[in-house]
Amino acid sequence: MGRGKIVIKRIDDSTSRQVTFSKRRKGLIKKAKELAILCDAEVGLIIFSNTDKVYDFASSSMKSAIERFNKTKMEQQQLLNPASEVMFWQREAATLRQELHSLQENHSRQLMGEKLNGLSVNELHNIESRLEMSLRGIRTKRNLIHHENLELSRKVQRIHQENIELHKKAYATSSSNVLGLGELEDAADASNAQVRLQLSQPEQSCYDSIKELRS
Amino acid sequence: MGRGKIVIKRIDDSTSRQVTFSKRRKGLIKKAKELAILCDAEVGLIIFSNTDKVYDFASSSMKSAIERFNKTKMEQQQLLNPASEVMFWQREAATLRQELHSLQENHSRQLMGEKLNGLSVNELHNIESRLEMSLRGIRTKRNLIHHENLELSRKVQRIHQENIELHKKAYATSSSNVLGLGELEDAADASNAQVRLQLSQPEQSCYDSIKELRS
DNA sequence: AGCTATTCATAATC
DNA sequence: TGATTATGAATAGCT
Repeated sequence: MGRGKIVIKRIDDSTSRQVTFSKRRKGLIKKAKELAILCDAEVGLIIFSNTDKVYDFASSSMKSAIERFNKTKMEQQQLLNPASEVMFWQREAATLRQELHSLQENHSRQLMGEKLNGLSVNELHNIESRLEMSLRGIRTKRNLIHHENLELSRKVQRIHQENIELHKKAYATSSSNVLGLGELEDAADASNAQVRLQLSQPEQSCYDSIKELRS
Repeated sequence: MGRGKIVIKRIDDSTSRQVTFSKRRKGLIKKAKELAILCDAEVGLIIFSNTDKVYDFASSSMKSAIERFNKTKMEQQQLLNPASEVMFWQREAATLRQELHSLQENHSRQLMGEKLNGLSVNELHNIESRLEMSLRGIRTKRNLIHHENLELSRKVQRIHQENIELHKKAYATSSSNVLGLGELEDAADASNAQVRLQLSQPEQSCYDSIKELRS
């Protein structure tokens, strides 16, 4: 839509690239707005020029859009591959630990410099303490979850075992139809147990790795 | 651009809203791509339909775009109003504390083998993302402080040097009383310089260590 | 920055 | 849904 057709390829001339950027950016943001209004959609748009300037549009707020995006993507990932979740947490824990470590290391060195920028550094210090506390809470929480999961797995395994024995008994004594129904229900529980057990397997190792990181 | 003009207003009919959404979403993403390529820009686009489906486009990666956005916005905020930054962190800390509190509250309830639900894991993830972002922000801030401090130190050192030379000159030419006063004032500055230089010493290493960690 | 000649996106319709 | 087409919008090339 212009005096002539163009091919979509980086514009070499920096001036006309700049001009095109201005025009098209405006157009894009307008269209984003329209989509949000017309279709009742949440839209978030971030644009960086090649000169590092930012432009953005968000129908509600960028914070909201980004958080919703992360949440959704995470759920998708979990559904796609349950095992990858464990790896994700492992990476997460490692990253956080490293960051904490560097923060803690820097603390002592900062004590001197603190006086110079008293307020903001103090503030930072407070915030860091809080962050550490939060992280501790989160890790505790995670451990609890893993424990619970393990507990659950064991319980289910037990039920499964009991079920098998019941099964044997039932067949041995030539079971009635009523017993047969019970057996079916238990079988369904057992299959759930399998799923949970599979999930709990790697979590154990994750938990161990976290424990290691703590020491 | 169509058979008739339209007003930009939520489309009431859900079917045509859906149709329009499909068409315009496609168009918007196409334009976003074109802008990125033509103008060598980094573009991130997130779209949620009113039925909660996500669509997105990112010229590099959404992670990159979001991180760059957060970083830039934070810097802008800092430049705009240094005082508001403290409030930002205070709010952040308050939020984190509150979240920690609710986590801890949930602990006791969850101890009795309440089932592990996906929501709590998501919650954890969100909080951890936030923590990571906060930590990154803190490091950025700290770097800035260190930079400023270094700059200050150099400046003071320079002044100190100038002062010494002035001093020499003054004595060499058998200075008047007026020059002597100036010398005293400069001497006071010089002592300040000493203090600042001492403070800056550990900060240098701190900054270096952060740089190291980043690579 | 403006101004058109064009191309493009899309609303209406099937 | 998917394809078609008339129409309004966006914009490339100039000034």
